[in-house]
Amino acid sequence: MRKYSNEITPSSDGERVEVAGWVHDKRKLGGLVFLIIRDRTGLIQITLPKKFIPPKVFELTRNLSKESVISVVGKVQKEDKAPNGYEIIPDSIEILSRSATPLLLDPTGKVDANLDTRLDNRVMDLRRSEITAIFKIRAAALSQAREFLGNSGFIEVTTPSIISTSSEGGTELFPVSYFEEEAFLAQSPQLYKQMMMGTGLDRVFETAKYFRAEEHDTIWHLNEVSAIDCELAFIKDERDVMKIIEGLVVAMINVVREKCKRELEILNCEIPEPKTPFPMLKYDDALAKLEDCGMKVPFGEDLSSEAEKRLGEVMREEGHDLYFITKYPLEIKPFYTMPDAEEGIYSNAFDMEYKGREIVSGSQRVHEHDLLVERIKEKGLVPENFKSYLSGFKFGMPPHGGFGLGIERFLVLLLGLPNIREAVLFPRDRKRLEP
RNA sequence: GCCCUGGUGGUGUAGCGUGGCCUAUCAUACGGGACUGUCACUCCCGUGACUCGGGUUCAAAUCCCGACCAGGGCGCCA
Repeated sequence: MRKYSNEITPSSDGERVEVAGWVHDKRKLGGLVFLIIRDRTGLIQITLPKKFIPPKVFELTRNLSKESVISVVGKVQKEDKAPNGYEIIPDSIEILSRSATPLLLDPTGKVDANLDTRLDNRVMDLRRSEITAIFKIRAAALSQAREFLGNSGFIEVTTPSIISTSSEGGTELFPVSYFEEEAFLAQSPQLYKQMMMGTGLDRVFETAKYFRAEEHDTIWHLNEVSAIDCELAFIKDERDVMKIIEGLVVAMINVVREKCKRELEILNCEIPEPKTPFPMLKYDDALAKLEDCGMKVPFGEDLSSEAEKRLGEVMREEGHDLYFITKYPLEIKPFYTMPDAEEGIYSNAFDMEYKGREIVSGSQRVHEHDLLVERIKEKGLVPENFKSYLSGFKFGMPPHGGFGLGIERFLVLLLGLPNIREAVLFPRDRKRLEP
């Protein structure tokens, strides 16, 4: 019986319907009151002419606070003067929940609020269509990612988030107390997904959480991140991994372009069709390009954010928003990264950049046990701490590689969001643990 | 971890440099009233704020110190 606002049209004229939602706005003109009700799909106008509706129903609107939840039963009336070409003349109104006043922020968006205030009152904030639009798009992209990976032979897995001390290194971990032992929140499922390559499942992915205890406090970093993490076996080299990424990213962008038109409109956002194939720019060539525009990055250093952005501008001028940077120096990549077959100072590691920002990082991995042990030692880590991981490599491990794609970062760049916190329902950053 | 910036009603802001004219601006929200076609309705009346602690001074929203909270950048990374 209950209908959503988008299920009613002017041609429903005369129909008796029930609608329910939040009181978005109330406009009183003496003997005529307009209630604007908001539900998941949009807004609907309830019109109350004093003369034509029961006095009790009219009286209800007197102290009906904004954002209260009500249910309305009434007759649809075609009306050119109404916002959607129709309105509802109520027979009855039931107040399901009264909202307190004053509101902590304004869901109609008439009055601005700082991000901090908005996040403190995230439930109220999420009543705004331009905020929920982000999460509808996020859901569409994620669901498409699952479908694409499923169709490409990947099996979804779930690996532990609570891990013991042994870790891939490179970032600070959050300690947790685990009965009588100390444990940590996983920085990524990296080692587990690699272990899965020794099982015969061949291709796995995980919609993973990364927990990173770095004290960064920027519009580009979070301490709890979501990612699409993949690993695939029997590859020739990292190019097989990049092929998957290209397909995945194109599928995700296109599904948003095609199925989220309304949300993109709400966000006032236009997404161009992704151009394939994504260029593969060697690290050395990236350095050369940067030097051409007066930015010298010494070999063996990772690109600074400034250099990365500059490169993004150069690539955009060449018509590319999406591209890979390949063949990073082995030195600056983690121990599990496969060295280049010909020149050992390079590696089979790459990043995928979107508008001058890194959103994917991946590589072909070392699958040979002894080399892996050697690489762990070279990185100053202790092979004994990686016992269970390493044992997977002793008894038959196919060549493999994989990547992690940051979902929030992807959304920031796709939609041009001003802050990565906008892409998470309840962000966790240096200072925020609530709500 | 390092560096920079800021904290004024429920919300968003003006004022702070050059202390006094601040009994603190404006908008919106909130309470009351008028209004039968609003759609940021309009109009009238009303309530509501200088983060906290210390200092300088005849005098502090304004200057200084500290705490707390927040925003941003770097490194690191998704």
